[in-house]
Amino acid sequence: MNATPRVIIGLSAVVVAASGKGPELLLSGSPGAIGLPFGSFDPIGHRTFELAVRDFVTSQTGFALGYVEQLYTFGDKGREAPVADMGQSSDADRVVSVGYIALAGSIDEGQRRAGVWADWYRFFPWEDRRSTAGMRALDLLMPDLSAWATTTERQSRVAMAFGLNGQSWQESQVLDRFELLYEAGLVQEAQRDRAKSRGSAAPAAERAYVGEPLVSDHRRILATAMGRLRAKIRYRPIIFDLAPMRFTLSELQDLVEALCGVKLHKQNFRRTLERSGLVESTGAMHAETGGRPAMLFTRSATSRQAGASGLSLPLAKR
Amino acid sequence: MNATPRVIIGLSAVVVAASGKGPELLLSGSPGAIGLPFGSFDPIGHRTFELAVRDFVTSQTGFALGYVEQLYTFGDKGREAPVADMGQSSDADRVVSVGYIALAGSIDEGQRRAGVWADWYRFFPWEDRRSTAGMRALDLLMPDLSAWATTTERQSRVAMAFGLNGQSWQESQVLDRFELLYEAGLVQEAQRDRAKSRGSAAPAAERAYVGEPLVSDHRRILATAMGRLRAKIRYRPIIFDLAPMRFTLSELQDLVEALCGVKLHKQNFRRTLERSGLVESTGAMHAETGGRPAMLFTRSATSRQAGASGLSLPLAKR
DNA sequence: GGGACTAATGCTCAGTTTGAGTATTAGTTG
DNA sequence: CAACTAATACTCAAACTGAGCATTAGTCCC
Repeated sequence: MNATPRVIIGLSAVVVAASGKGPELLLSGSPGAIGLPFGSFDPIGHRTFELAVRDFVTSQTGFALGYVEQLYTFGDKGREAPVADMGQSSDADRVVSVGYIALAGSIDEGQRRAGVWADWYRFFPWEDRRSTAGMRALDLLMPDLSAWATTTERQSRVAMAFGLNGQSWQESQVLDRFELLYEAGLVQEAQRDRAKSRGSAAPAAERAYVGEPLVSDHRRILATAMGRLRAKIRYRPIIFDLAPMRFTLSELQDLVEALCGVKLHKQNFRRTLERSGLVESTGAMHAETGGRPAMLFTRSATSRQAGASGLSLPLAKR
Repeated sequence: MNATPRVIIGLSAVVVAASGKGPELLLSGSPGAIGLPFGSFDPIGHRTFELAVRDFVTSQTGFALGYVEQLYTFGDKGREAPVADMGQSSDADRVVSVGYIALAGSIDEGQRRAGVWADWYRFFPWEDRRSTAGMRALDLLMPDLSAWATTTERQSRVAMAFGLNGQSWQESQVLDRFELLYEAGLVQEAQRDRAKSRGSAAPAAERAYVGEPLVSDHRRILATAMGRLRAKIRYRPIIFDLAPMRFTLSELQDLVEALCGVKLHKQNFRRTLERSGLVESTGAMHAETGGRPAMLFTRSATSRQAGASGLSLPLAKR
């Protein structure tokens, strides 16, 4: 039936843009089978992965990418589900997917409606600790997590990942938290993968607080990307690849908070930002809603240099 | 001649161990064609990349790996040279290699002689800023680099990467420096790759300060690994996967210095290390060579926890 | 035109963390 | 016992952080 199994390289891209509301994610697929933009790598036509990614994202969604960075190569057997619409792959083939992160800058309402964009917290409600909704999602998960944590080893992993008893919440441990929920069988993908290998079908969980699933292992790829972005923001000025050309410091802070899912101390954020030399004020002011008008800033020339560092995140109190 | 081109996934591993002298690298191949341990991924037999890496490194070299982490997936056409001894690949195939970093702990003189280990600074003399030899290598490179830096953009890249005029040396920018030297045509791989695509043969450079070349793009993979390790040491306690079970603080410091290629301030290194809670003293002392005996330490339990942070590197003066 | 309201900005202060040294101490060696 | 070599202890000032309180410049509403 199948001659020699082939290796197929899939490319998937986590494309993030900032809208007024926070980080938005570019998706593709049809309702019920939503996933990341995905394409397969053509060993003849494509000289590099990065070019291939820019290529298929643009042709598939119409958006051009700015900053692009390789994320991770996912090759575990059993974690991926065959992507139906690819067509050319047979069951015997091994699909390895190389994940990329891409930042598409800041988009306005028009652009947002032109593509399929979604707030990324739909897939990870517990990652948003700015809102009570996010904190509540975690509360709702806790009973099931505790039930699963039967050994002290599991308990300490849960405590570590979710910042329980004394441990602090680490916003970049997105993947650890997702993997824990996967192992505990709380996310739908876990049931799906198990059903596949055991041959039994499990009912889909209908609980909103576990987040929406994505096709294949795309939610895992997304978790990896979120974690990487949240970590990277601290040591590289990539936030400016998401922010608009000109912004007030409050807008920038909102963006960082939305990305990292935490609240920051406003005055201290300003202070470190101004000292860092990453931004410089344009003369212009911004009137917007009530309150004192704010100075508009831009990223400085030094923020574009190779070794430029990132932002510090002065967390706001409890 | 060739039907449909296949994609072949190669796995390469940067295996690092600490000997008394500093970080050592596990190599394979024959004189003149030395490279990293390399194997090809079997889509049927191997469930995950990581298992495959552990597998072929152990079978190829006899060493068992401890910590293993995926590094990067290299897929650019034209950068790789066909690896002769693989046999099964034809020219039409596209080889994509997934690089891994592995730490094999601390090895003694006997184990060191049992494998093909080499000081990694053989391949990057300019990365060692502890020794005058390393500083001299950089001095010797400078004229050629300056000659290449004809535009201000190039000049600023060089200044940034090598910490010139006012910029500080960033020990983890290993890849940036190597890529710059590659672009400037100063490392042998650049000549080799150009000769391949242009069909003309260029004479090999005989200058020791440009470092020894490796097969294919392995030196680039190695540079990526060095940079990653040097960066990671700051935010994850991986240094203990390289250090022996028990060590004096001076030994640990020597190891860190060898890894990062810089000198640290001794008293401050002790201070931050003791405060960090990453180590705890065993009661035992270590007599060794002249001078006051030193306390022997081990990594603490907390250093093994998931979120544990890394070391701070208090640089020594000028 | 003045008071209420809302954010943006300014400033202060104490507790920590760093960078750089100087000072002691505990073995070894001749 | 003196000389020598590292390991360990301490000190001090400058820089950085976490938390607030205070001031200011617009808008909105009588």
